[in-house]
Amino acid sequence: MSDADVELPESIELAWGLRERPGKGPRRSLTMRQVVAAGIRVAETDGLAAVSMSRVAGELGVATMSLYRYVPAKSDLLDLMADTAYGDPPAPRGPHEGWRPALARWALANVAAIHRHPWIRQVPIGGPPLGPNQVRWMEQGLAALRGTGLRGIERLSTIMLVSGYARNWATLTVDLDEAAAREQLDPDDAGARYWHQLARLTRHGAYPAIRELLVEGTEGSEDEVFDTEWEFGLERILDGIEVLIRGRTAPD
Amino acid sequence: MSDADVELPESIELAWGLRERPGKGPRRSLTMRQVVAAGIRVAETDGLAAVSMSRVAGELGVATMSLYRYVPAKSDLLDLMADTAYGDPPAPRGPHEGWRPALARWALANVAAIHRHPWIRQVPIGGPPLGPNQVRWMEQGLAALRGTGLRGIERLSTIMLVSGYARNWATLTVDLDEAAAREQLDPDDAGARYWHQLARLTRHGAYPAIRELLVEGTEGSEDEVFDTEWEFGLERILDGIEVLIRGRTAPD
DNA sequence: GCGTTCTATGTATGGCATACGCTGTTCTGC
DNA sequence: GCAGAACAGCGTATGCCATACATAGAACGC
Repeated sequence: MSDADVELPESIELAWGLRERPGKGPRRSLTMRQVVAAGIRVAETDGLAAVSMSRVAGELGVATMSLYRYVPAKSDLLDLMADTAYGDPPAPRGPHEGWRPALARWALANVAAIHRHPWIRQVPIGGPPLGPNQVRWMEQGLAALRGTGLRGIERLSTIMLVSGYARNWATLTVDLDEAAAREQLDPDDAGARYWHQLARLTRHGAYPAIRELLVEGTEGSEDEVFDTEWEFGLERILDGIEVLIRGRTAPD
Repeated sequence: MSDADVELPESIELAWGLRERPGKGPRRSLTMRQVVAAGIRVAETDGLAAVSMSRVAGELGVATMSLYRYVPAKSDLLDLMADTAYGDPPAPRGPHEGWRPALARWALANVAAIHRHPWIRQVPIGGPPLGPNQVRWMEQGLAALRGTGLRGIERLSTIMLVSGYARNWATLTVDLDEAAAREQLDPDDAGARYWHQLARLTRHGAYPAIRELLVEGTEGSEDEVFDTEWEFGLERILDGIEVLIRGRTAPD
């Protein structure tokens, strides 16, 4: 089966620049990149909820329906925005860099991308990665695991595990920060309030494990806790991968 | 600081039944539970996108605006729906059950809940868990880790790591299945098509790690691959936790 | 029996994505 | 140099949506 006749979704062809310009009609007054950039500008300023076709069109000084000459539907615009916002993947694994630091760098870059463009987390995932930047991130993630003895599908599962963790963690922290900001609260105070709320709700009833946790306390500022929690989860995952790799390298 | 005067969000008080009935005016014709149940019915039948206030009201034979006597806003309705749909947490860790099988059961129950009510994954997370079922799930997750030597915050981070993985994985599989169904494709074919699409896009350009993966192939039916991938990620995480616990139990 | 307080609901506001069709521009083929 | 096809931009219309606000009437305390 030849690869040439594999059909690609319209928005993917758009993103990779595989659509030839028609040539016939009047000159286009915009480019797809401009439309995507305008969408990003709106999301950056007022959040993803503010990204409506009419708002983006307004940003470009153009009628709402004109955008549909550049993008098949709003969901495609969002996909293109997300792919663009992820930007370049981190530097590839260096010649003397182990898989573990390389993968840790890749994971942190995932978090940084979402923290840089918090609206990304709200873009609905529309299938496996096919956008140009998504594919380049995938390439760098897989590259970090070359020569580890992991099978292909295991390398794939590994980077999905790591990027999923990064996405979850970034989403969680951004959600909490935004919720605190919405109530004009310090993130630290919001965290403390949560523990008080949980304590009140579990005062009556059988929640021994939660009460044990509350008694023990969760000292430290939110910032410290957040960094520590990120490291904690990442180290657990990397340790787990290392167990497998060691088992592979030194055959039983 | 006393717990008694901690303010709780209105929807949380609603969910825990902490709101006293007013008593004065006309009898209410519905209960909050009925409203939530109607919302779930709609989501179950036609997906979360079909859950509009008017649709839910119609389901109950009531005017749209009547719902706002039972629920402060749509987002609260969605939160309540999700908490209800999660239902009972899995059985608590048995007296002779190790932390690892208990946590694995808990993780799988998370996946099962989302597979049972796929729309749950689309309900925006509105902060840390405070709903009655969410708190009970939290309790069981933490309980699985009692006596492991992990610190309180570590137990918390651990269950967040595991539930995050479960949620990611369940979301991914449901998304892929729904995308395939939308195009009336067999999930296996949709998977195969993805690899062909990726192969075509990476034909030109520097994607050595991806091409290595493609050459090696990803044999096996989607079902097999999915189950294997779930196990793979979970075992990595549990292995990583085990490394830490062993280090704690046997002091250096 | 009366005032208060609550329920249910009708209406209105200000959004939203996008289907469709019209007008006028630009290029191709002759 | 010109006819006609193909296309860009956009006005209009449809059918949604959440929810603010005001009103009418029901149930209760007194």
